[in-house]
Parts: sequence; structure tokens; C-alpha cells
Amino acid sequence: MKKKLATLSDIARQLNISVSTVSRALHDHPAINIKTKKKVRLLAEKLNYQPNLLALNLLNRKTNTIGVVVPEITSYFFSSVINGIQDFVNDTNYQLIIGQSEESCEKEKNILQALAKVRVDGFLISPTSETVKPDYYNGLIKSGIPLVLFDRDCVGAKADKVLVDDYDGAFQAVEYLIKTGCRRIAHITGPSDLSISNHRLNGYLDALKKYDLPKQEHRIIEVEGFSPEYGVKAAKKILESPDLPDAIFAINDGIAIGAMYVIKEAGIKIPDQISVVGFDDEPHSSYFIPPLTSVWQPVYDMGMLSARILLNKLSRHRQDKSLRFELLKPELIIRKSSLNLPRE
Amino acid sequence: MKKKLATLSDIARQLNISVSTVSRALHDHPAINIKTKKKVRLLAEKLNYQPNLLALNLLNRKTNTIGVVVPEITSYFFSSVINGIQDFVNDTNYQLIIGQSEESCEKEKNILQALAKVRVDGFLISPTSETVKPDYYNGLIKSGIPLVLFDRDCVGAKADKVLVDDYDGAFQAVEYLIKTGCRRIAHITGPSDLSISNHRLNGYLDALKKYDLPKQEHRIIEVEGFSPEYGVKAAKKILESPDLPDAIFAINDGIAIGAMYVIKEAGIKIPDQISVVGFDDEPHSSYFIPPLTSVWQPVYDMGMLSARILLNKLSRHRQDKSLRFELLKPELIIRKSSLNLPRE
DNA sequence: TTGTATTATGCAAAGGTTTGCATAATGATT
DNA sequence: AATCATTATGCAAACCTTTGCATAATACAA
Repeated sequence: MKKKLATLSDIARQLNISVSTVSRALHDHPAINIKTKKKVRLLAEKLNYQPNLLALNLLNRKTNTIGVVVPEITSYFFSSVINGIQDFVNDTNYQLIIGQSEESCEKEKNILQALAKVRVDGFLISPTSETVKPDYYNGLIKSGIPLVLFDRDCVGAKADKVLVDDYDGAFQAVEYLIKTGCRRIAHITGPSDLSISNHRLNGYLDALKKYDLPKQEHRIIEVEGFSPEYGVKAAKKILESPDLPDAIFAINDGIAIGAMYVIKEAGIKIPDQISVVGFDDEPHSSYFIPPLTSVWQPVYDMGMLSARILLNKLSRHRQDKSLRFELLKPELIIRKSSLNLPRE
Repeated sequence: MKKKLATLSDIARQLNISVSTVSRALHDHPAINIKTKKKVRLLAEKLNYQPNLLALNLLNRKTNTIGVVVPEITSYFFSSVINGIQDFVNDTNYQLIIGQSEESCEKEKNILQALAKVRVDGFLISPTSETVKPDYYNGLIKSGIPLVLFDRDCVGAKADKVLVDDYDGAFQAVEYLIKTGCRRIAHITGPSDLSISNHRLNGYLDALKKYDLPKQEHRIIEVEGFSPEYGVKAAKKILESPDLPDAIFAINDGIAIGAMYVIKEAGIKIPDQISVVGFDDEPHSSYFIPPLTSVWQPVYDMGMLSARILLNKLSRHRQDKSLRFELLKPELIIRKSSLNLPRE
């Protein structure tokens, strides 16, 4: 049943002319007689001729496909970035192939390998929390496949990078907490190999330092994942201590939401007793009670920009060695899970 | 810099044998001398020979790629289905190309067209809420591209279908509400062209009927979208009326969450005064206070199964005309946004 | 009529692989 | 020595398109 589509030679045969003439006619080549062109176009239309992209791929040694590899697609964060990528790519004739590394370095490598095998023209990658060495990335780059890293950094990778200024976002959040009178600010941080964890942690620490607040080890809790259940765990640990914090700055909204749940269940008032601030500003977050204060990130723009940089690089065949490093600005969105005015 | 990878003819030249021998040697063809095979394999290894898939695609007239088209990827629901698809496909040598229709029939058509052009071997589609005629789908099928519809139905499409028994899920939810003493149950329904809206609405209506409760038009509110802000709008409308419901069954969790927000802000107690039930059982939903009662759907399995059916179909070259219709069972997850025991 | 310019078309290679068929080379049989 | 069977290899077509170069066909000038 697999209907064979019409090819150039079908048209050529029916019109008793050569394949090359047909090809040129359809491309409006000046050397072709106008009457021939008309005949060819008419028949092509009638036969619903579609150029065979597989043949073109082979000829041009490119697929017009780019590989996107993210830790997971079920999170609002990454799916929104992909959204931005999609929207940019939509206006081009590129297609997206998407892979999930599930935070596994091994798995990431397999995906990259598979996608290199199907000859994607370039990569957009957000490294796993395990990926610490840039070797494999650099191998791909060296073999001629350009690559843009987004959201998460991998130090030493010779790739373009589009990141968010996590340090700044964290600093804003914590400075704001301090200005509203919080003095015992806890931080729930992420996997320590992850660039964003460290940048946010540093932002937190530097904000404390700026206002001469002590760094207190026991107020820094590390979690291994980003979903609410890890927030629940962390918050329970925090509440066990008799020395309660007056604010919690969580590495992301998922964690913050888990924490809020535990805190409210324990009968502690948010924000009167404890302020809570998240990171990501997920759409759901503003429908919690109280709505969650959070650091918004330009996720969609990050996707758009990453795609733009990659496609731009692909379009200039002579590759220039220059690498772009973009640092997008996050923004603190203040809602009711934190105070508006200094406490008492 | 674009390094050219080794080809069969590179190997052949160096070994002074023909390309076909090399090809056969690498495929362990019985007619090839064992010593030749060894030589070839050794050199192939050394040159890091990778078969050029573009050439194979052209030769086999297939790409080992399948197109997935969903209304949006940023929702938990669809991204989880994709997750299931990915996981199934991972163990094969198929790749996924993903498109977003954004609930626009026009856009969906464009995507399908583009993907057909790049010669995907098959489609996994969840139709938009606008897609009412199956013509374009059937066109694709007729042209030889198999197609599996998931989650949302399109009546008349001659495709395999993997759906969830939305009717049953809604019926379960509403029957449970009735059994816990609710008598004035409102329903927030979705776009009326959408199969899932109708099935859930019918489940709601039939449950009422079974318990001799009247269908009350003013308790049925239609929304055009699935995110919380639509739930807010709908709930406001419901609260305007003096005749408050004692339960709200929302078409999905997003709507339910928006509604809960408004209800709680209005100082109405959940579930004491109004029970709220959603649909989808998103991970966030259990961290609201009160945690949301919701109808869980086997999203991941739906993805897995859809992919399995499609790949199965692709593997048997003689296509059989038989179409599968799978109806997966949802499950009511009772939490604290609804009563456990009959009221009063 | 011959030569030159102009215009329109075709040939063939390239891109990399697989595979049916033909053939070369070897060994065995009579 | 001649014939046959066996084993190993190569040729060429097919998948479909683009494009440099050659050539055919026509018109025009000398």
C-alpha cells in the first residue's frame, strides 16, 4: 500500500525529457525554456511531486535536524525551554529530535551517540547533574557538530553557552528576605556537582555576607532531586531542630512547595513565622495559598536564544571559532509566601 | 573542520577489495572468506567506521523516525505521555520528532505535512481541540503512513487508538461525591468539540442520573483552556450565584486548582462546604492544602502502549487492516479536598 | 555556405549502501 | 586433461537529487 511518491524521473519519462531538465525547471533555472518550465510545473503539480528529502540529505551531507538533550521533559522548566526552541525552529526548515538523559551521564552519552549517528546537524544540551567532564562534548565539537549548552554549565566545554544568572537571582531573593527582616535564613540547595546549585548557593552566601549575617552550616540542606517530595524531606529536617529559621530559600519551586506543605501542616504560619521563596516561578506556584514568591527565569527566551545561536552557527559554513556566552537576567516575583514589609 | 567519516569505499580502497565485499564482510555474509572478514573488521574498527544512515534511509525508503504531535508539551499530562513513548522507543533504533499543535488545527496540519515531508515512518497524534474532521489523518494513512491516535479521539479516523476511559473516570468521581453526601454537584467542562470533554461530561451526567439527581444547566460551566486561570474564572462565576454547589468536579487538575484558590480566598471551607475533585492527578496536586482528590490516568502506559502499537505495525511490512482500540482504566485517588464520609 | 554566438538540453558523477547476478579462482572428481 | 562443484569476489543497478561540463539545436552575421 505504501504509495510511491512521484520522482523527478517519473516526470522526465512522461515528458520525454531528462531528469536534469526537470530538476532545473522546478528550480527556475534561467537556462530552461519557459515553455518547458510550464509543462514540468504543471505535471509536477498534477503528480503532487515532493522532493525526496532523503536523497537531498545524502547529497548535502546534512539532515536539517537538531538534537535537543535535557535531563527530563516532564518538568515545567525544560518543557518551556523546548517550547522556545520549537517556536524558533518552526520558522526554519529544521526539525527537533528530543532526548532525555534522566540526569544520567551514561544515558546522556548514549543519546548523543545515537543522535550523532543519525547525523543531527547540531546539539542543544542541558547537561545532567552528573556530567562534570566536558570531554565528550568537546569530542563532538571536534568532529564538526556544533553544540550549544543551556541553563546548566559544564566548565571546560568549548561550546556556546546560554545560562541564567543564578547567582544574581539567589542574591536578589536573599537580599530581599533580609530587607524584610529575616535573619535566620535557611537554604535548600541541590546536587553539589550542578552549576546552578553552586551559583545559587553562592548568591545566598554573598547576600548573607553583605549584611553581616553569619553562614550557618546547619541551615543549609542539600537535596538530590527537584520534586516536592525532596522538599518535604528537607523541611522535616529543618523543623526537627529547635532553632527554627525565619525564612527558607529553596533551590526551586518544587522543593519550596514540598516545604510549604510540611510547614503549614505543622501549624506554622507562612509568611508570619517563616517566609518561603522558590526559584523558577512555575505557573502553579501562584495558586498555592499563600502564593509562592519565586525567582522568575526567562525560560522561553533561553530556548529561543539557544536555538538562534545554533542555527546561526550552522548557517555560516566557514565556522568562526568565537564562542558566545549569554547570561540572562532572572527576576524576583514577590507574592504572599514572604513578607512585604519588615517584620515587627 | 567537518571531518568526513570513513566510508565503505575508504576501507575497500585501503584493502584493495571491492565495496560490496566490505559491506558483506561487515554483515558477516557466509560467502566471504573468514580472513577477509577479519581484515575488514579490523580496519573498520581502526577507522571508526559508522554506516551512513542517510544512505540507508534513501535505500530503504525509511527513516526510523516517528513523529509525535501533541497540543502542548509544557503540560504534565502530555510530557508524561511523551516520556512513556520515549522509554519504549529507546530500546529500538527509532528516534522521535516532536511537534506542538497548540490546539490549532491549522498548525497541526502544517506539522504533519512537514513531518511527512521528512519521511517519518509513522505518527503518534493527540488531536487538537479543534480537529473535528478525520480527513487529513485518513489521507496520511492512505498514503501509507501508519498512525496511532492517543488520549483524544477523532471520530471517523481509520487509525489505531489508545484512549483513557474518561467516561468511567468521571462517573467514578461523581458517584463518589454523591456517596459522600453531595447533592449539588457542579461540573467545569472543557471545549465542547473535544472528545474527552464530552466523555467526562457524560460520565458526570450519567452518575447524576443513576442517583436520580437532576441535571442543572447552571451548574455546568464550560472553559476554553486547561490552566488554572480558567479555573479561577469558572469558580468566580459559580460563586456569584447565591445557589452554591456542595461539590465541584473539574475537567482537570489545572482548573480544579484555580477553582480551589478562589474558593479558599472567599473563605469557603474545602471540603466541609465544597468538595473539589480534579482529573489527571498531577504530582503537584497532592501538595496543595487540602491535597486534591483527582482521577489518575495511566499516562505513562498510554505513551508506552501507543508506541508499541505503532512500532508493531511498522515491523510487519504486509500491513493488516485490523485496527486496535485500547481503553485504559483511570482510577480515583481520594485526598482531603473531598469528604471521606457522608456529610452530617 | 561557413562560422560564431546564443539558447536549451542531456550526460554523468557524486553522495554511501545493499544485493542479485555474473565471474574468477580453486579444489575435487572422473 | 577435462569437467563439475564449490568458494570467494566484483559489477552494476537501485534509491533520488543536484550540478559542472559537453553538446545539440537554432539563429544570426559575414
